[in-house]
Amino acid sequence: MRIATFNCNSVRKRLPLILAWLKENRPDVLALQETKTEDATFPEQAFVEAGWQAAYRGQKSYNGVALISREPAEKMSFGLGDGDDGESEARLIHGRYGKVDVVNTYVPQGRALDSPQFQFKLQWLRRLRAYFEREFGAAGQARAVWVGDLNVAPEPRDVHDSKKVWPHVCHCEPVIKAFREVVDWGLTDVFRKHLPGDDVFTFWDYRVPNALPRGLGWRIDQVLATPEQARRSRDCRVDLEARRAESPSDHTFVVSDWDE
DNA sequence: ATGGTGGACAATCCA
Repeated sequence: MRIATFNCNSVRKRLPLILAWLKENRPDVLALQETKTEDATFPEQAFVEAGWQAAYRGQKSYNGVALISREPAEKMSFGLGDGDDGESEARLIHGRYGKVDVVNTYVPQGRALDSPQFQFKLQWLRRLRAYFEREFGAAGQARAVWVGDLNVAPEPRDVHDSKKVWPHVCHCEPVIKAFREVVDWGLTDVFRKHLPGDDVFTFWDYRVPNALPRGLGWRIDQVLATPEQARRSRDCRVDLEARRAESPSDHTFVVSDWDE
């Protein structure tokens, strides 16, 4: 089984790139973030015509998540399930494909360390830990994969220059602590299990000139899994090809491969 | 010096 994740930065703008990538790579599930469109304008028909299933939840201009899959999901849900905050349904989509639960999140970026949005981010990660506990109970009993744009670079190797960017909303003590508390529920970093090296990144800021060739990236798109699922992980790779497309996202695809 | 680019969507907001 292959599960991919991609912050597409507008599913409508990136539709040709995504369809070409799907045709070339044929994953079982592709998790998208920042689709940036309301459900009424999500290009579902284009995916269906190409032979894919699409589940999605979005809002105008911001956020938005989707799961594109070869087979229909057995279950599908949206949001953290702890009350409507106006955006979390466009930040978490959870589908079940066979025995595997795929939780796809676009974690709030946090804006600035002294902003209310940063407090919302910390709280969001605490709510997510509670979500996992409610949905699955103990991690040891579950077969779940958490993917998405997590907007957290938890280790120094996850940033091109940790000391230079510290403290950043994606790379600072409180956010790493909140992220660790989610991971401590019982998740394994499957990305790092297969890609332990430095300079393995998934995001290069549009605003930094030539960030990709200069190696000025971040690893904020991630793949984690519960123990029963993590022991089935075969491989994880970052697809840099998609960054060579005509109008690339500032993120790229991360692909994970799993035994049944 | 408080940038830069690229989305959505129509003046800015967000990353």
